[in-house]
Amino acid sequence: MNVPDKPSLEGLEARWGEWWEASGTYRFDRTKTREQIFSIDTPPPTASGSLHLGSVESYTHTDLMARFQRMRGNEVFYPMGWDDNGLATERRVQNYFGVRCDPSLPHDPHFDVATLERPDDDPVPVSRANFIDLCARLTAEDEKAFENLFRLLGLSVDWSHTYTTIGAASRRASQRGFLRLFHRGLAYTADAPTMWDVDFKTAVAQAEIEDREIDGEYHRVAFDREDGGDPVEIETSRPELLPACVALVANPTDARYRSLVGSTVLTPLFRVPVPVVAHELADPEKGTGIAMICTFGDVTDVTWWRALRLPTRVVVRRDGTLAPGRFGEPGWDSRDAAAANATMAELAGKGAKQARRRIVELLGDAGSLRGAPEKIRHPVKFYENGDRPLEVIASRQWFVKTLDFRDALLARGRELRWHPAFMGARYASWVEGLNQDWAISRQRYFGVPFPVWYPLDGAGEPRYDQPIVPDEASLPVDPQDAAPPGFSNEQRGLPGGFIGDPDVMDTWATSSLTPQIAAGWEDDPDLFGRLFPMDLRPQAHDIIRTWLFYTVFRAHLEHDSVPWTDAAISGFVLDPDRKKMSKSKGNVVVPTEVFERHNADAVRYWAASARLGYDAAIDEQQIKVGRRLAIKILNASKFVLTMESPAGDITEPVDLAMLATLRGVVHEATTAFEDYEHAKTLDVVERFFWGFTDDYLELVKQRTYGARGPAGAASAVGALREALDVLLRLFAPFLPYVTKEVWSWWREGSVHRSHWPTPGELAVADGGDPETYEVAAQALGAVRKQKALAKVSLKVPVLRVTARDAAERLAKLRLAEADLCGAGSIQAIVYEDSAEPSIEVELAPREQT
RNA sequence: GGGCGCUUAGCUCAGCUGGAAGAGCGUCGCCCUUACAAGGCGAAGGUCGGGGGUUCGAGCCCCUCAGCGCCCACCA
Repeated sequence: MNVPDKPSLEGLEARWGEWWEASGTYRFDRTKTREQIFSIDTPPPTASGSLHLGSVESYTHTDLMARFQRMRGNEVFYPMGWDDNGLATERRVQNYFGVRCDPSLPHDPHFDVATLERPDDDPVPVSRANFIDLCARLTAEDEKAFENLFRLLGLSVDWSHTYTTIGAASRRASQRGFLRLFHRGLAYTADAPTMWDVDFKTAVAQAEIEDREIDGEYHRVAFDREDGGDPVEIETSRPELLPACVALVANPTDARYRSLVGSTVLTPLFRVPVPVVAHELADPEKGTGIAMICTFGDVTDVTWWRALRLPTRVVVRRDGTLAPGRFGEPGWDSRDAAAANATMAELAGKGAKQARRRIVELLGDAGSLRGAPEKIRHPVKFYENGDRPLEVIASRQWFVKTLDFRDALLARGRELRWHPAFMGARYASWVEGLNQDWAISRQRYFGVPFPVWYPLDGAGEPRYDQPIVPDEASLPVDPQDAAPPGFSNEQRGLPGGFIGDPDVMDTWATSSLTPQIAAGWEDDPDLFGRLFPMDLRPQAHDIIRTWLFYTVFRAHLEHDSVPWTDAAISGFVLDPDRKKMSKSKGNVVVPTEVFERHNADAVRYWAASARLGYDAAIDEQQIKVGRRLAIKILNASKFVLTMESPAGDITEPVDLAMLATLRGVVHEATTAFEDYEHAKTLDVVERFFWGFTDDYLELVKQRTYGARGPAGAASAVGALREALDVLLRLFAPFLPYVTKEVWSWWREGSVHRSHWPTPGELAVADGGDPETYEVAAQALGAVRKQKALAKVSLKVPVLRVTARDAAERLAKLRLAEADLCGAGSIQAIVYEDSAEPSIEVELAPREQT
């Protein structure tokens, strides 16, 4: 026994953090079988910048389950990954170092970012290889900082099991996964209209798109009819796409336009003859009921373009600016090509906004505008990280067949156990709303390259229909460095030779394989067999449609199974005013600052008191409550463990009653934890604990000092230690530092490797009756209350307590009489049978104090 | 437009299969009590969003309305 005189929370993190690392408390034992293992698909945090307080919350939630499972005797596989692959990192590197990637530059082996000169403050172009080096360098620094924070938080991660999403194992798994989809015909390349971000200059997938309400204007534009009838008026918010107009469309049931269908009209300014067509997607209620179809203004245009087999006239370039006119060329008919091209010259090079402003002026001058523009607010699609609306641009991309699997993926979603259950609905609504195959290629640099080359024909043109892929054994491969099978690098770029696919994969193409990557898919089949499918995917709700969905999708395709059986979905952390935290609002609470002000157990307490699936506000008061609880555990433990412990059994009814009550708490706490209701577990344990210190400790204190002889003391101290032993283990997942500290005073090994309490181990409480504990605590509370109301010290004697209650409850109270009198300085207790329970307290007159 | 969640004390939230309204914080008051004053004890405070209904009995079940938040949607 080694109890300090003045227990304190100071320094616990450092001491036990080091001890856990040195002793390997959380090291995973890979000799265990699948049945003995609880495996967690830890979210790899984005290694760019600083961690969010929401991460602190949700990673704590995961750690609670990890610790609970470990204490239940499961071998917990709890790895850590770093998501350093992707656009977030690229952006951060660009800003941090003031560079931009220019893939046309050769690799500079002597490149040193420290000596970088930045005239005019413009980003300095660097080669792809140098850029990737910078990405790796910056993410390594971030990952170190993240690890330190997570260690401080007390995550019971096995830090020897880490991966990065740009590491060799991740690249190998991503490329292997791609190749297998490719060989099955599930991954295909196509030159097709795709959502495109004009700033990042890359394709984006449906899952990365979000709607934003922005200001716009409806312009009413008149098209002349070729037959000379009244002009046809349409409304558009994007008049700059007029040169890309390929048809007008009305609903086939719309009587106003039925006679026009099949006729030809001329686009204003450009005088391009376009047909009037009919399609049921045209909404008679919108605008004038007839719309222009452009290639491409939005995804509806794509639908119409496909369904109606319309021609293609693209005017928006990949950087978002308009192209010069090509009227007069094949496919670019115009009744006045020279004028059309002159108009285009006014617009060429301008972005959408500027081109819009100019074309409205031109339309006005030409008399084609009807009325004043109508100001509107309307939802427009944006890339989730982007600043300008997405364009729809045709380009060659890799896709994974997704739409064919909608029903199967809905079934997989039902197969999962969702915590909370209603989160399953979000998944389902996403899957039901899928409308495009997954675009997995990105025109970026810091990512996993496609393991693909294309042969060049005699004219040096790539044959995209004949992609060359490597053997799985050669992965990972970078087609920009390596030559494909049957070629040598001298043939790169030459007619008859080859080129490498320049694109990288969507970051989710890698992240969707985190269970496989962490479990050693194909690289370590033995380990994989012990871990996959995993047990738990913890994550936040904002990435259900991306990370969760894609992971389910990949496991379905590759393993014909779910990737895990349970999904635990955390909510968000809001600022103290319940507003979403965001950098632009300046209300972000930085985790490192929180840890400067509060100890780790206290922060965990706050996180643990939030349920899964519901947003929680950052509440420093609640953190302080956690700190108080931790201090209380120290002090109460000190009291329990410094009592002399004479030989003897636990025999006193009050002691047995307390333990019987605790047994019920163990049952309730365990059931809640099994149901992923960690907040409820904490609540019932904490509630019992405060009663334990306020009531039970006070009740038996005199007895522990020997007031009623050695047998009475032995019973009390025995019960106190039994309860403390159980309570420390119940608190261990929540407050790992303080429980470890107390455990070290009197127990061998780690509380975190001890077993989770069971009702069965409290068999000693079999003779106990929880109600005895309850009535005794109530009576003591009544005495305390009267003394507080009388504004006197708790030491003031009580002449008489009159307890009125049902006979059987009074009988139970009698069992605690001696302890009660000692704790309350009560001289006599009178019992009266009554149907109306009450406790009357007669204090001694003041002069007696 | 469709879906989900929420609405209980000033604040943050519990209230399990319907059985006499709860906790913490904040406020106020009291107490140096040999585990704990960077403590402890106690008090005040609620027409459980509105309106119907089922029931002996509704915070909980059903219908309906409203507000807030989120997800999804082909948004010309």
